[in-house]
Parts: sequence; C-alpha cells; structure tokens
Amino acid sequence: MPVATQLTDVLKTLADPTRRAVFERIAREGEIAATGLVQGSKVSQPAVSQHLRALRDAGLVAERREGRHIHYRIAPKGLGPLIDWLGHYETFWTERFANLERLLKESE
Amino acid sequence: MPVATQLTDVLKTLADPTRRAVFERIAREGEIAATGLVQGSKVSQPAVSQHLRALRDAGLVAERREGRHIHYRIAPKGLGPLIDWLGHYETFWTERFANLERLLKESE
DNA sequence: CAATCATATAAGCAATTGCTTATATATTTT
DNA sequence: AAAATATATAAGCAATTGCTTATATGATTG
Repeated sequence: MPVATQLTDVLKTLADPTRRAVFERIAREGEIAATGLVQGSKVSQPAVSQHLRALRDAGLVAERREGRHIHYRIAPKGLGPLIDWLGHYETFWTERFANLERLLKESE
Repeated sequence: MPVATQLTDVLKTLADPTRRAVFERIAREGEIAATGLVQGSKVSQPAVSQHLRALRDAGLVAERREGRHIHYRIAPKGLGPLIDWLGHYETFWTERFANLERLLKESE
C-alpha cells in the first residue's frame, strides 16, 4: 500500500472523535476487551465493533483472542506514517525537535 | 475552543489527500499565492479556495494579502494539537523519544 | 445439543464531504 | 469607469460516513 494512502487512513481513522476515544481508552487501559469498551460508551455495540474494525484496518490496534473475548491493545507502529509525515515539518518547529523518523526506525 | 475539537479539526483537515497536498505544496514553496496553487492542481479554483479556507480555519496556514494576490504560508502552531496528542503516546515508542509537548512550548 | 455470551455483519438512513458550474466580491490596470 | 485579474461564495449533487436496529456467526457453558 502506498505511503500516502496509509497516512490518509490513519488520519481519517483518528479524525472521528468517537473512534479516537475508543483508541484512547485502549491506550489508557493497556489491554481491554470489546465488551469493556462498549460499557461506558455512548454508542451501541455494533458501532464500537465498526470502530474497532476501522482501527485494526488502519493498523492502529492489535487484537488477541481469549475464549469468546477479544482483547485489544494499541499497535504503536500504526502511528508511524503520522510520525514520519510530521517529521517533514519538524524544521517548522525547532532545530531541537527530535528526529521522529529516526527514532521510529530505531524503536523497531 | 476545546482542545479535542481543535485536534479533530486538524485531523479532519489533513485527512483529505487533495487538501493535504495543498498544505504540502505551501510548505515546499515557503510562500505561494492561491493562483499558483490552482496551477498544476487537479481540481478547480473554487475547490482550492475551499481547501484553503478549511486549512485557515484549522489554523494550519496563514495568509498575507499583496494587491489582489493572497500569499499563503504554513502556520506551524496549527500542528500543535496533533503534536501534543501524539506526545501522549510517545512512551509507546521509546523512552528516548523526545518530549514533544515540552519542546513545542519552548519553541514559542 | 441448547442456551448464553461476545463479537461481527447487513441494511437502511440522515448528515457530512468534496467536487462542480455559476456568480459575486475585491483589487488593479487601462 | 470599464475591463481584467484574483479570490470567494452559492447551490446542487454524488459519494462517504457514522449511527441505528435486526440478525448472523463464534465460542463457552450447563
């Protein structure tokens, strides 16, 4: 998949506040099953399921099946295209701005 | 405006490939008038104008009028909400990942 | 196997988006 | 002031999005 397409997918996926809230909650919890995410959510179970699919398709979360539960966790590499892209604009910020692109590669 | 709303606006604005291409072109050129952006664009003048409005509303570009031309340039601070938000996930990458949030504030 | 629990998919719908063509508003030039 | 140039706005439209309810699939339990 082209890099620009991946970036578009990541941006589109995170742009929706409800979906981003799901992502943030997974990040806070470390690992959480879909059921847990539905509880305390403003939207229905299918809506959460659809958001999880979008997050997975964008490479932003990974899942681990345990019996009938599916536990979700953040997939840090999914943010890669975004970090890379922002890296192109780091000079707009400051010379002391870390080279995100390099750090990303080192952390693999 | 709430922080989450600003972030949503920035993400939504950058998520569209055509609009992001406009942003990237402005960044490459340093400063460029709307006319210049329309030339070599796949979309019409009104479409470019609408994208420029969206970018301005999101705080991602600034403009400078010179006669009947309006010159656009990147507004680095517009990326702030995105940098801040990503900063919350830096620990997912590496401890050596720079503290983007702090650097952002220092660069003001 | 039947009932239950967890998650996913289908279908439909209102709202939003990004584009187009047509037209309006500035600003400059002649 | 009239014509030309640069940009913005209006209106309309097809495509996409995010949600809902209803139903299907998967996995466990009794």
